[in-house]
Amino acid sequence: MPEGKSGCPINLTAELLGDRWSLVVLRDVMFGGHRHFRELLTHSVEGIASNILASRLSKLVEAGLLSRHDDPSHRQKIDYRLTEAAIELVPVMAQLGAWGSRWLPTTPELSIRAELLAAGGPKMWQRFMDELRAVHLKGRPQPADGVLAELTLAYERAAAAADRPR
Amino acid sequence: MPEGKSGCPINLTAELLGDRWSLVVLRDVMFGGHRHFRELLTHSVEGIASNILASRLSKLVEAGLLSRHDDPSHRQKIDYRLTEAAIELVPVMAQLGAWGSRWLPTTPELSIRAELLAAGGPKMWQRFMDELRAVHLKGRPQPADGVLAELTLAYERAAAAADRPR
DNA sequence: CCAACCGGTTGTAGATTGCAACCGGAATTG
DNA sequence: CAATTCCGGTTGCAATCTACAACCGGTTGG
Repeated sequence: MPEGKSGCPINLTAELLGDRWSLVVLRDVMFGGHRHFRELLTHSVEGIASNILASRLSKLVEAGLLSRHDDPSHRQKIDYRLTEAAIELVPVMAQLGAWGSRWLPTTPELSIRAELLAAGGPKMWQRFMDELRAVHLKGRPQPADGVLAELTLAYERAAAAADRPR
Repeated sequence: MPEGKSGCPINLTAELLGDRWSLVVLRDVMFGGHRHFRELLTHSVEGIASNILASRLSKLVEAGLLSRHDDPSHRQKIDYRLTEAAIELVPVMAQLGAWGSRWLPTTPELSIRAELLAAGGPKMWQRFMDELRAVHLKGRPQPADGVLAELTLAYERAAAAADRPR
């Protein structure tokens, strides 16, 4: 039996991801390329607390959205990777990001990636998902000319422009 | 200054809708056609508590996703209507519902609407949004041949089939 | 040997959620 | 007219969850 209150897809999704941090953690793994605990903790723009991050990571692993792998470079390092289920959240993230930049008081440099991804449409989402599959499911290195690189470049340019205004 | 921790669209959306009930309430107004407090309270499949419903409704009103209107049929009755911002959540809901039915243990009769809406694609989402605008923004009566009627019919058939199995 | 880094845990205070009982005014019923 | 039902909530309380800071044992590189 499902642990949920009802078998409605929106309700079950709200039970799983409907909290302050789950989506933000997934965003950082998906778009930020952060895959280790310390990296997620210190590079987080919003300043997540370590205990919350730990509890979210284990919840997402248990839910099958992240998987844990040993990192060959360091015996204690854990490599969190997106699963296929999480990768298929890309269209959700894209629509969510598009809605957020339309209706909420976002900062330009932090919303440019969402706007590019939304503008790219389903074609770009598919390319991005294929790229995430190669990196997170097959362990391939991050391509330098992929969708993520493109989004990151746009973000860095916007951030530099925001730092040095006028 | 925005009240949020960061101006990232995903973060701001998580701050606004990232809780157990906001999406569920919006779903019931959007797809269930429930627009009064008691209706939302008693028809809720998940059994939301009245204080939580009250707090979510006022939060959503303050956030500009719902608007309050007097109901001519009863002086105490309040008509909660979707705003344009909430109506533009339709693509988010569609992708979210599609993801939920793919990856979570949904019940067939409760996921059929999500599957139909996902299968209908952006064209159907636009038709649905236009219909919601007519009803919620312009106060037109609910059309008997619209997208909502179609989804509701499919749900009722599936529910009847689930009640009387084999 | 030592400092920095690894993924977390612990303790505590405050906020949020879930549940049940209850409220005064408005409409319906007999 | 009186009693009942319906209206959108509120109140009190216990349990859970969140936020913040301090801390932990093991690992690695210099």
